[in-house]
Amino acid sequence: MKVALATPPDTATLLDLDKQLCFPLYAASRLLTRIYQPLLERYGLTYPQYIVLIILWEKTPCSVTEIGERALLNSNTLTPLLKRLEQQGVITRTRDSGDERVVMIALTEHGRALKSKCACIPTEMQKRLGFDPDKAIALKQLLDEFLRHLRAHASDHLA
Amino acid sequence: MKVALATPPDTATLLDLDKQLCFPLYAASRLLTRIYQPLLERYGLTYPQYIVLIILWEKTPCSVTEIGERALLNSNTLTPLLKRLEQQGVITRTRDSGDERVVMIALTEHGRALKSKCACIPTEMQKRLGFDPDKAIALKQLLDEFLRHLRAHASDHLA
DNA sequence: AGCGATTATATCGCACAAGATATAATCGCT
DNA sequence: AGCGATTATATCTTGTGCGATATAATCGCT
Repeated sequence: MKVALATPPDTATLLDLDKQLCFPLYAASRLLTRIYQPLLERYGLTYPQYIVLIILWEKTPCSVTEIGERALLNSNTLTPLLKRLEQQGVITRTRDSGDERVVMIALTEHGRALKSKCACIPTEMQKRLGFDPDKAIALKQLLDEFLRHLRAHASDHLA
Repeated sequence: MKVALATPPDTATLLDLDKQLCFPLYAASRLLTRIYQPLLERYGLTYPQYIVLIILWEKTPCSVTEIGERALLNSNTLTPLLKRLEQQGVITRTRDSGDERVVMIALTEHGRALKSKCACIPTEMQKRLGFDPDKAIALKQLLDEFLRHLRAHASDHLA
């Protein structure tokens, strides 16, 4: 029963914007970051800087490589970002005495203090966003799984 | 029955990286774009340029504003990007004779021809990615809904 | 017709991203 | 011990993103 001949599953159709998986990911990531921005700029932070701080609030000090593995960023992005955080007095950068290649990043007192100031951000974001919490949890679970898959894919393609 | 006192639902806990919704979105978007890159660079395209072309392949010509509404980008990002596409001979930029404020973007012959060359990209990406198609569909549906929500949120906060 | 408000695009400045390459320190093997 | 390979960061370049502002064209209202 060839009833669908009028609109064949043309390969070209797959190129429509609303067929893409990557586009809503790309767009949603940017739009969500825009909502973070007004909350973060109170403390002079950008979103990537906030991510780095979250990593350091969990464990300090960290090497640049450790931060990079967690945030999925390389030194070409991290080095300038960390220098800016150092300028702002949020972190310190020190060469590891055991291995002089390594730069250890540690929170300053100010950096540590920012944690309690930022503590309200997740709740505040949830409130501002007003997205159904059940759906948000489902989305997060799928995204986490997808990210695990992408991480594995990325490490495959280093060799 | 206060049994959970040992690990109270501390606000600080919400600041852990694996509690964030935005981070997997941000990271997955970047990792996925990295997988697109080798496919796109054959045609000298970046991922945002590819998005703009997808929009134009669906409808040409388009005004800069129309493209911006679809791609969720403003002229500060689009103008330079479109100038680069123009340099590469993929599009043309012409002032609208009816309304001199508007710049109309149209595909060139080369730009049109790129569509058939890029037709294999969605399928090729799916193959390279190797992510469970059912989960990909579920993820896309949730992401689309989330993006609709974010769009509505964004337009609310213009006033 | 005239003029303030709106709209479309452009420009500027700063901060990511990420590929390519450089540099210095450490490791591993003989 | 010595030296080529690996590792950790840094640097350079190009291309976004985006807030803020500029500029020119059009609209709306009297």
